[in-house]
Amino acid sequence: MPQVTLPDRDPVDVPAHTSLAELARNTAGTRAKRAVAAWIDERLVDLSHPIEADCRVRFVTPADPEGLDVFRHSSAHLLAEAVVSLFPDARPTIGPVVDEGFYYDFDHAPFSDEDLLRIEERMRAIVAEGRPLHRREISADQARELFRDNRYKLEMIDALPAGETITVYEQGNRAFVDLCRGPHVSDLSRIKAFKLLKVAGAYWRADARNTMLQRIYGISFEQPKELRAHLAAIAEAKKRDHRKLGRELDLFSFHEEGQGFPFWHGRGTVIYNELANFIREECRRRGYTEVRTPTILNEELWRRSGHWDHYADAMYFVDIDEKPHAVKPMNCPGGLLVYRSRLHSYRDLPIRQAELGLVHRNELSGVLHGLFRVRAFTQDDAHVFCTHEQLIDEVVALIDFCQYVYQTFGFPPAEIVLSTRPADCIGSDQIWETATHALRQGLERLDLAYRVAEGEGAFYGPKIDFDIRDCLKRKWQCGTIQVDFSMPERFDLTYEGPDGHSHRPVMLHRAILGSLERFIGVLIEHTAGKLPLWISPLQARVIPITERHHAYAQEVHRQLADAGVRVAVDARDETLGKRVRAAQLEKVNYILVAGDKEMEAGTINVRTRDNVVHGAVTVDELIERLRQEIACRALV
RNA sequence: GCUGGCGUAGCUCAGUGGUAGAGCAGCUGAUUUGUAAUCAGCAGGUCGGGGGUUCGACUCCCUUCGCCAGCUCCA
Repeated sequence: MPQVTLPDRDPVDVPAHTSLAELARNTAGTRAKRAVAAWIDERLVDLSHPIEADCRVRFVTPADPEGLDVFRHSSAHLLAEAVVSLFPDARPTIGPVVDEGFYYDFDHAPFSDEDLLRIEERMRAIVAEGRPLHRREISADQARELFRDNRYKLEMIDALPAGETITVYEQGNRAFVDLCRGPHVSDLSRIKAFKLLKVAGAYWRADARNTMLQRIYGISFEQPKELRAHLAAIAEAKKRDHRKLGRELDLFSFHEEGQGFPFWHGRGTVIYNELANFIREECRRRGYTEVRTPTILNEELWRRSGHWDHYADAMYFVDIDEKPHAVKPMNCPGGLLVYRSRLHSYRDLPIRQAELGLVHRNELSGVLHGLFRVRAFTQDDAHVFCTHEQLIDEVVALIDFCQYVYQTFGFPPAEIVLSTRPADCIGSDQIWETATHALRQGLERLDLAYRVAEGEGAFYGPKIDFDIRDCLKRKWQCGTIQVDFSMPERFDLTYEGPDGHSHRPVMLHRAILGSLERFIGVLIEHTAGKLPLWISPLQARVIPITERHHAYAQEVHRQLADAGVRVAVDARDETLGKRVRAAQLEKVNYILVAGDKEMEAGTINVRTRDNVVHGAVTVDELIERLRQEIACRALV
């Protein structure tokens, strides 16, 4: 009899061919009862899988990441059955699990929102029937016969390596059969908490030249309360959408007259400037110089830099004196000309040259998205020119700079990705090795967790990316540190070494916020518009209770304004409650109420955005407190 | 760029072929307020633009512009 070992248990003997489902039934513990699949040694399999030999078994439940994937993958099959039963001419294609749920793509005319509701209803009916999911192995010929009227499945079957076992999953009485590697839950009735979220077009194999399919997105959970929590989180995310808050808080706007080009209003400009000042201040502390290079430069420069070949589609062009010019999509060529404008000694290096450069890129109209994806934005760019020996120290300093900045805003740790040498690249093996090693060393010296993306580096060098996630869990590239072997060659950059000969410096590109615009968008969503005091456009508002307190309110205003606080008086002829409410909605950090008591005592009554009334403090004390909070860029 | 959805007052939204509505915001007045909405009045729209069908179009059709979602996740 095969011997089965479960985690933390004594091995047991079971009769040959015992299924994992039977084993689960005979095993105490909720883990086995909740199982959707199981690991047999190194293989994740269905619960119907028979035990034939000695093995280790670990049941997985929807609480495990791989179990949740199985659960959602089965949910996608459930969706597919519902769709084909309601729309018999729909051809299912693929239905994978994604980060946030699952989807299934169908070749069919577009589905409406009403269709989605009907499909969901049908899914519930199928769940109520409580049908089992059966795995079956078939030959390639049988598979071709079974899916003869589905060209997508046929294409997939043909793409499978010869000799590979082909499996299909049948739902109940062959009500629906799908080509699938599995594993799956054994019973569709397990899937009780699900919701179809949206429908959208997507291309077969993600290629715009192929047929446009209809993609239905859904989410499912084992427990209804998990689904409720997820839907509530989506609703909260919608409330925090920076496009909505940007309009409500009067920060920025977009206009037909310039699609994808943000207009910064007075309040938004405060945020933008504070952010830029923060970066400038940190650059100063870290030994950078700041430069400014032109927005428009001639075509020859862009050919020389290689942007023309790799980037022309995204560039804007303009003729000046009948000579072709381009609007800069990146700052580096300008920065390189600055470096080349004089001779450099090894004693000058490293040169850290920052530029808050406004770049323009012609993004496809369909991908524009608030401040997250625009056609003109400011990069907090910098180029570091150094010797090979200085490379690691510079990389460490850059990573540290990034971490410091993200920390200042209280972002959860960014996802760090090291991208290595791609197939198509320039530079010798040795130079790639040195550079990749430097980036790796930098990350390891700071003891940071990172993911390696093999072959994802730029053609001109390896890089480290810092990705942060917005409140909808979408990932946005933020900081980047790139080693560049190409530009110093193309522009023949040199420095005089101690040996009296010319040497080629190493060049690093880096951006920390990436795009100031995008970063502000992320920050707005992250804070739900309640910005930290130092970067907040409305730091304080004085509210006199009645007309007789107006003069005192003005006096308090003057003192705060003199101390550099962004403050205003709301002396409108409205009730106190209404003006407090207005200040709350505008996310003013400090609401300062002035009435008889305050006027008499020379104090002000402090209320903060968290609905807490703190009581009266003297104006001097308040100023001191705000000064400190601003100076240390406090998060609260 | 492609596919689908949506464009009505500054904002949020009603209005399915027969004279364009509400709340908030704005303005005027009353009210002088102790911590998230005082009351009353007034004003505000070429129903995104253009074309068509119709006696008549916010409503139906075509077209165009903009916005929104998706277009990486591989049986």
